[in-house]
Amino acid sequence: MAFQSPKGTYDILPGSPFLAVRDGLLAPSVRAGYAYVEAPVFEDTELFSRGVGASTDVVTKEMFTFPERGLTLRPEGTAGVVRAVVEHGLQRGQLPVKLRYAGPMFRAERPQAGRFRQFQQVGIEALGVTDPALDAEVVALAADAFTGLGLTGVRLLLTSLGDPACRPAYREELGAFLAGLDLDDATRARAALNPLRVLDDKRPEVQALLVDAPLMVDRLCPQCTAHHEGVLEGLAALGVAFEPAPRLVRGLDYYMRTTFEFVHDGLGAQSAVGGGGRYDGLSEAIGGPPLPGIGWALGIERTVLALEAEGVSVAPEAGPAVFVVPLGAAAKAWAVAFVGALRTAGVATDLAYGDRGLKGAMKAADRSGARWAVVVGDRDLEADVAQLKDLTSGEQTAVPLSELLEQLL
RNA sequence: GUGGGUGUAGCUCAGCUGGUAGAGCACCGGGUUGUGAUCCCGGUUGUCGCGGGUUCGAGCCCCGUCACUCACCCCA
Repeated sequence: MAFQSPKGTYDILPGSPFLAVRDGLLAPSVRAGYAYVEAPVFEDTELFSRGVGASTDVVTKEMFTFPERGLTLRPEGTAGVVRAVVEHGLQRGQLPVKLRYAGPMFRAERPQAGRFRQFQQVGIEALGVTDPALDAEVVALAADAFTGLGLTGVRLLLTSLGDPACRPAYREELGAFLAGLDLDDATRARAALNPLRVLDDKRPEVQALLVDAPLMVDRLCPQCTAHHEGVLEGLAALGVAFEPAPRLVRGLDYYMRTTFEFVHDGLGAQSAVGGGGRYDGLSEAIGGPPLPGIGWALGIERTVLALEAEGVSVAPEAGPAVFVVPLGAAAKAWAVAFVGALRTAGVATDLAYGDRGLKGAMKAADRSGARWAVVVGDRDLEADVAQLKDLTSGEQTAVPLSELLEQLL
């Protein structure tokens, strides 16, 4: 074969659960009033370096950038949505602004199980208010997204990352603590860049050194504490279970206060199926007005992996309800017109194309999943009837052509 | 960017100490001059990833290369 899809990309082919999973993940948010938006797939590079954080891995080594144009394929969805909100002044209307989106994201990473260079996410954002009850709603909608698809093994990790009032002091305290540890050079460099990120190091020997590390949740300012407690109350009211995750750190710099991640243990090394949090400073970081916000993004590919791991099947796309099998030239001409009429009337219909034998055509009818087969030969047309066969029971009756359409509605 | 694994039919794979390719599924046709999902019979599909080397002979051994894959890192 001459070409193949580029590294880290894949084709969605017939039979894929992609559409059902994408729409299923967003269904609870639709019911909660989150309106659909779609921002461009590429934006000014600076939107991401300023929004996501210039020191993050996502920005420093994973972006697909067109330097000569100053544009970058979006590595995540939030920055673009917030940019669109600010650009169009949506925050001047009724608050909160509740939005949902879906689409491809791009990161130039080495592919791996559940990790692609072009991957698909769905997401929601709620902007304009800091009410902790809204945080709880947002988190609950992600939890519902997974359970609504039939998943039972998704765990919610949740914490508070503090805010500009309390995080700088904590960050300094943690930095001082880390400076007293015997760490390798790479980890030390990370500590200098963002000490918080050292906390979720996977290596057991590093975790052992961190048992006595100070935790953000113990250093929250009164406002952050009150907000966090409000979120926990809201989650309790909504019946959403979670695991406190005081060491949870996310790779995007804009998160503050409520921060969470959804993980699944059946995916291989990449266990996160979704994540999000509050990003009250993001709008200002990209030159907008003060505009608090909270949101999440869920990975479609990883959700599919989770469904496979749990053995949960997703309903495939519906096929035709009626399959028409013509025998002979006159019948073929009649069938083409009849299929058109059925479709116009709103009935999903397909036709045996290609002049194959009756046996092959019936096989095609069976595979289409249609409930009804309409078999018409020239001798039926002479009698003004068609054979209507119930493919479930196998029963077949001759129906006058004048009554056929009505019977199939 | 760094490591490990794997490349044989559309898919999943077998192929003995080197002797010039196979199964299942899928697909197509027939068994039934007008009836599917079962059953029976038959058939199509391969530069054995690519290049070089060793050998009388390479799918198998050696070298290189590319691709895929898993993991580190990071994240959805």
